Amino acid sequence: MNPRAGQTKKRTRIQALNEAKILEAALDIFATFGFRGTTIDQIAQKAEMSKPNLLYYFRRKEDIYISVLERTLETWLTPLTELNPEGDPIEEIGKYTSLKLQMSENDPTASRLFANEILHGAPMIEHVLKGSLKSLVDEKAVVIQKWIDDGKLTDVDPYHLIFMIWASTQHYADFKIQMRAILGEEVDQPDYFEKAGKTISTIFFEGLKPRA
Amino acid sequence: MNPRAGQTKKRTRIQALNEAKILEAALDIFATFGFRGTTIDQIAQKAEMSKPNLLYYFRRKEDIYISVLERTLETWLTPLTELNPEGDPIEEIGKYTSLKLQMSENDPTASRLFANEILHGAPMIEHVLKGSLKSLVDEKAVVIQKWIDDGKLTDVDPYHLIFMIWASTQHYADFKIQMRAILGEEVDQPDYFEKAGKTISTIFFEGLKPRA
DNA sequence: CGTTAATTTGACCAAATGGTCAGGAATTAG
DNA sequence: CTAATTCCTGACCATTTGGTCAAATTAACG
Repeated sequence: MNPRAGQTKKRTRIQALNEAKILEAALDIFATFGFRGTTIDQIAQKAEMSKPNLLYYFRRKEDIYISVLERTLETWLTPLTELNPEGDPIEEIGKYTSLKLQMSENDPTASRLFANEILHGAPMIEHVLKGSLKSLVDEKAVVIQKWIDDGKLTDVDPYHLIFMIWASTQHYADFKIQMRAILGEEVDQPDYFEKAGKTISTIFFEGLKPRA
Repeated sequence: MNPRAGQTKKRTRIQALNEAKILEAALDIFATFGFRGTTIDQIAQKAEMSKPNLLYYFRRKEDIYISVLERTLETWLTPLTELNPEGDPIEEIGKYTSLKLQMSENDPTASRLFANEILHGAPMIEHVLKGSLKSLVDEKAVVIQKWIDDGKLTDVDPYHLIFMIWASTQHYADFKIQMRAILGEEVDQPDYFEKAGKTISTIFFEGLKPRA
């Protein structure tokens, strides 16, 4: 029986294996070439199977793309979840920023996949952005505002602060090619991201105006 | 004679007009759909001419794309050029940041065009990134380092500072759809970018740690 | 082992798309 | 006004690509 039909039947061993292979391959290709820039053949080749066989597991190209997006989204939202209202503001924001930067270092494809999707108008995940993402951000914005009201943080707009954290950290995944063009192979050294983290946190916490 | 041939002949009136129409239309389409996601038909339709006629002015799709990129690049590099070594550091960086943010507001397509190109590996403009962009950034990094050595700025890595300015400001063009999903139509109000600018400059200059 | 269900594939199709071309229409130069 | 040149178009082509299908192969199960 065709695995795409009713999901009442349990997944077989081969099915689980091949679906995993496909999604892994697809993440890489989609992140590099975008949805339209990716061909099913490319994914099939990278997943080491024939195109018809791949289409046996995912009936349409779009199905693969959506699966990859959904799978990655979860990982993507987790760090913000962990922003702890009870913790020390500076420490919490520091942890969050550093976690996001780590993700740009270790899993840049995920970041690029989203950047692509959003640049193209987020046709597939608009509902997620307006749903779980919005809820989560709204919730954390309240937390940050409370910290500000308590005088523990400089007065800034919580939403724009979150955007700025995303921007600064994801930039290291999405625009790495530009950075490499400017700085050369240094960007591939292990201490590059360390330096990035230091700069980002210094600016976020201390600011550019020298403190007395 | 075909306008694509030797450029010795001067451009005719119609030629100039139609080339402009094509490039304007192409910027929009390329910025939204990327190179591979864009079809010649789309551009032709937006430019209000037939596909063969469009191809009369630009022999290949790639030619249009490169023209659009080159044309936009110039505008793109200008603001950094104006960072004045003699000026006050805080003021200069403030002006630069605010200029970049304004560009994200008034001409988001340009930003998205580059984001797309870089995300996809910058196949067409790698030489520019490694050439004029790198030179310019190297030059300005020296200026910033001098300011730091003079004790006029907190000690941060100049390159990463520049990256962070790019990230924070361009984010408002490239990820506007995400922002709209979270904040709603507010992002299209005139005071939205004002608030963004305020947040960005507060963080850059003051930092999140409250000053005594 | 034998039967049933799951998996894989080569061959194939239709639509989309980048690009060509011969010739007709409009414009410009003299 | 006329000839040369530029501009424009419909028809067309080759390739790419998403997707189908019948049939062969392999794995699972009793």
